[in-house]
Amino acid sequence: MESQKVFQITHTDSKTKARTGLLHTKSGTVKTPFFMPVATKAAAKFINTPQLKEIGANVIISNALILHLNPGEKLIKKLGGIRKFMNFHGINVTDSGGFQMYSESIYLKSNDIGVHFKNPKNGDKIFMTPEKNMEIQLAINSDIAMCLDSMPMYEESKTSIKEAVRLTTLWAQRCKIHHSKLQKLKPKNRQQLLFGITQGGIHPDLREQSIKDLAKLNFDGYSIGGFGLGESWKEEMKIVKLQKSILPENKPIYLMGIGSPIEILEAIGLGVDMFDSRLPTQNARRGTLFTSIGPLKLLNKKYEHSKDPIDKKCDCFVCQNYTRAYIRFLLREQEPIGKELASYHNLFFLTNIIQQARGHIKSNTFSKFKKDFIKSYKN
RNA sequence: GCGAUUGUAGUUUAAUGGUAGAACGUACGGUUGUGGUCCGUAAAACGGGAGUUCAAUUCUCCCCUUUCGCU
Repeated sequence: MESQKVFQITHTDSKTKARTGLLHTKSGTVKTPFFMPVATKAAAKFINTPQLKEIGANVIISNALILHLNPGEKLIKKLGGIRKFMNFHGINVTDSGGFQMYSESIYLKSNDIGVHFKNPKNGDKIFMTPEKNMEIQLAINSDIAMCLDSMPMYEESKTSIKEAVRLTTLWAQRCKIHHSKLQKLKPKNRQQLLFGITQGGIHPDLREQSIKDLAKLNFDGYSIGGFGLGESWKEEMKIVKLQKSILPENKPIYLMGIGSPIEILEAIGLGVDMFDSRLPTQNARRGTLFTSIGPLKLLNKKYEHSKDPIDKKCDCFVCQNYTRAYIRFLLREQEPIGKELASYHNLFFLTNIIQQARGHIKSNTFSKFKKDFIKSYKN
């Protein structure tokens, strides 16, 4: 009953596992599948909130740990929560910051109780527990919170990945209990949603254990974590398929950190509903642009004189108004407006592909759409 | 004209009587729950000539060159 309210499947493709749905949050409803631009520090780099709206990005994800360090959740709460703080009136998701544990500059050590981090700005040592993390995300007042997880590196031994799975599950239980307690008094339609995160690298047995234990906790949705770290996307899809086969159909599934168009379409075909990644914006700033025939390295000399738009088939504001030569010039000159135009295009491209995918799922032509896309998109 | 001074990748520079390093720029590659403008690889230089020396980018001389001063 309760979970039906959070997520409704509106259509399932006749040939694949792809589905369209509606995800209901306290700030509104969004169509799935969708892609979230990352706005770690309450800002999508080089893209402002009206532009996000124009692009069609209805959901963004920021980072609770990073915001905790600066400016602090107290300030965000005082200023009306993340929604008002950054004036983004779509749906706000927060990541716990578990992912940052793999960053050498910030991680110290972890144990059953929590994680020791240091603030690289001033060296302050911080001890983060699942409970504390839930309080931070609630103070930020995002619409969807993520559990604090322990993310192993791709190259770590199976033993240490197994330990990460154990911690992730332990912390997920504590996140769930504390999160429920914190918002007990709020009416159901004002409550923040909470997603669990699975780990286990590319090991099917660890992934299976991880997802089975998490499923018992009845989260609002489930995230597949720990990918985009070096594994091939075929290894990744095998795990996605496995996790999908275990999870209940009526829960939204979020593949964390994945942003390449083909990977996203493959995952949609397996029934994944949500994505986020720094890839579109980071690549844009560094000169790799999405096009319908594959990534375009705009900084290459051959585009110096090109009067073409980034992508001839793209309807975005940038492609309607600017040449490759101009944007290349701006990027080479480190002009911020170049990063802005490039980021705008990449986010539009990805958002648009997924919007098209939704249409094709509804008309049961997703399979052909995906096949055609992959055929012309050369990596 | 005289005196001093300078000359090393495209640019700014380092070191050295025995394999000339770097930064920026250039070319190409990478990039996936972002600490902004990141990371990697490659191509690329001793102003010209003569002499001393086993060996000269390095020492000596001449020419050219840079900059400064004096007539």
